Amino acid sequence: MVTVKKVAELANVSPSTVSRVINGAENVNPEIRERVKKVISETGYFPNNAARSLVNRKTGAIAVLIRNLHKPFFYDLLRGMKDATTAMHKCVLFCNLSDEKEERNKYMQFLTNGIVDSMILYGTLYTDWPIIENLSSSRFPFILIENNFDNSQFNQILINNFDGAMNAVRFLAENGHERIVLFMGNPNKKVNLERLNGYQRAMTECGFTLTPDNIVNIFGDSSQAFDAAQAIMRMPDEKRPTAIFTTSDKIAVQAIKGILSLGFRVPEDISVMTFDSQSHLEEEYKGPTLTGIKQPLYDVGYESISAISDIMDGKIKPPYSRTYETTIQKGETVRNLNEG
Amino acid sequence: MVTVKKVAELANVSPSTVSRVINGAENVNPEIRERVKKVISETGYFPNNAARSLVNRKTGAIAVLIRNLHKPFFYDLLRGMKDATTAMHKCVLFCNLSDEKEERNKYMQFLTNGIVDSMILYGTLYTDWPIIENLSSSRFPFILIENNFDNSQFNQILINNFDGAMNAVRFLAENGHERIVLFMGNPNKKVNLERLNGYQRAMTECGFTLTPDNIVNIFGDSSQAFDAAQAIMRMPDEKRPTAIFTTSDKIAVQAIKGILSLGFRVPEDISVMTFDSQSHLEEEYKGPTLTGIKQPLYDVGYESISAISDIMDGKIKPPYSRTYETTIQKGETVRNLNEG
DNA sequence: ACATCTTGATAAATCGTTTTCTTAAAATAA
DNA sequence: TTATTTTAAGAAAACGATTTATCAAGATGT
Repeated sequence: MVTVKKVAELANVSPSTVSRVINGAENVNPEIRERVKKVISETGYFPNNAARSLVNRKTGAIAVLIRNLHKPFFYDLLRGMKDATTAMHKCVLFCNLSDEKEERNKYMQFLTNGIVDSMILYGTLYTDWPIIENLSSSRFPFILIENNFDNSQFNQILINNFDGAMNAVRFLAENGHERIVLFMGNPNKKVNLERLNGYQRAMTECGFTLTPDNIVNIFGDSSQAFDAAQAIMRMPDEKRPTAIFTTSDKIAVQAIKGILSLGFRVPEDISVMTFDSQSHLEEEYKGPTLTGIKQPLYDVGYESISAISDIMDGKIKPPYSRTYETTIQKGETVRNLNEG
Repeated sequence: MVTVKKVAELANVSPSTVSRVINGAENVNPEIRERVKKVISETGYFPNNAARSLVNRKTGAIAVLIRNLHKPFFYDLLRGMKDATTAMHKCVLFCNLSDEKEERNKYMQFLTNGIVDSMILYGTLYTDWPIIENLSSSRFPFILIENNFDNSQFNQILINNFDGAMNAVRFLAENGHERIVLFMGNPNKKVNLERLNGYQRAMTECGFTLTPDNIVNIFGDSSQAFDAAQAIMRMPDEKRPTAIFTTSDKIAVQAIKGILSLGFRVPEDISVMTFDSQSHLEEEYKGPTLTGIKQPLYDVGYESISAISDIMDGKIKPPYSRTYETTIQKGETVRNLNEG
């Protein structure tokens, strides 16, 4: 293996000088600098990261931790991160955050002890608290994206789920809908609670009736939405909601399948609006393109890399927090009741 | 920061003893071992990877390098890798292989110098040769999945594209098709050439006519397949092929869109068979579910992690090579001409 | 009772860098 | 010319682990 020592030897200088050349220090004779550079390129020398990281406690690398990294849901997020990575010339390592506690801890310890010097964590759950606590108390720099905690101390990138949900209801209202039910996913995820709150606020703001019946819990498997949607379609016309708002694509897709299975049509017989709007990623879904609230995941991904870089460079001083707004993505699943 | 030195101090032993306890050496008094362990857990000590990697030139981590990691195509591959990772208790880092040469080299140097000690590379192209050459000559352990080289020296996992393509043609033949054209993708990818060869072999084996017209080049954007399919549908009935075999889903989807755009139907008017069969991942595709050749990507992903681990542990001695067979996935795009 | 062999622990060297401390030489000031 | 400052390079000490060589004490054999 070619080391700094060997390079020094070949160039007839001391290791310190080689190091200075590599790190671009000022005080080195141009002639010697060239000689060293030549030897470096001839030998194909590259400094060992372990040694480097050991002495200056920096690697320059960033770890991105995501639970179920393989899911197509992360397409845009990863794409954004990828583009930022090349733009910022950073080394980014993508890691799958395991559900197994033991595994997860080992992974974190591995990464934080000499591999990377900052982290981005997507969608941390309540159960991830020990990890966050650990990072935080050891002053390891990190950014959370859509986390489950309420702590303004942390660097975080958020999505305005509350306003997003409100806008969904308002959009339905503009299209003449008043009887709108919510298909609500896992309440252990903060994002779902925020969407619930937004829904409730908008409903009262619009002056629509809001009873417990308006909220259908889909807390387990998303296939519950199939049955729940069927139940709704079996209601008498005058009582039946004219629109369903769901907290996720998975739920929306199941709901639509339930509706279609009884011979009803979307949006002719009932409208469906979703949060996420990436239905093309749902396997085997052939129904109408979903209308829904779209999260700017590409931007979020890009910004996360950019922000953590800036934090590391001292250009941003923590705590850093940024909230992204959602947009409405028009598909084919919402009927305008005002027209004919 | 709590180091081995501090732990030693607190436990009233030497650093060497602490090291022995951590690495489970035999010759240490049970009483002292417990004392050290207690201090370790109390202080939350974790050995520094950089230091460790420096001295024993091992990190135990594996890097997975994929071009365009974010693409949903890798869903099953990553899922397999993920499951293997937890099963084998390994640290796996997923990396996006940049198209930019500079970027890519930096990345490789970073990873190979103290971060990971083995690698899995998916779908390396001819242009990646310098990377492979480099790894190979420095004896860095790696496995290639579906690479573009013909070198039995390398550890590799392959998919039997040749037989897969043959089986596709045979399947079409069984369903009464004789006039089968191939929509052939980028010839710079070895997999496509293999599929082409399999197609040709099966065609002659079946005794079907095989003229240059039978092979339609879709070398640029897959949207070329749209026009090509239209051209085929405009042919007179007696000359028109009864089936199209495509080397990828992207091409198949575009071809079907072209067919449908002229008012024809699939598979009533023409059959389509694909290689990959993950059409659900194609954005905005609402056509019939594709019939095609399915690659066992989950298994390949799982095996890759397992194999590189075994290689590192000396359980497998290089060069290691394994070829996976494909299966036929029946969808709705192939019509049986023998029936009615 | 003396020599030999185990055990269990330590001291010190090492891994490949960076950086601080020195020092010799060159440049400037008096 | 001599004294002082600046500059460029080398020597040596970290960084945090592991490991080899070393050594003392206790166990065993004669």
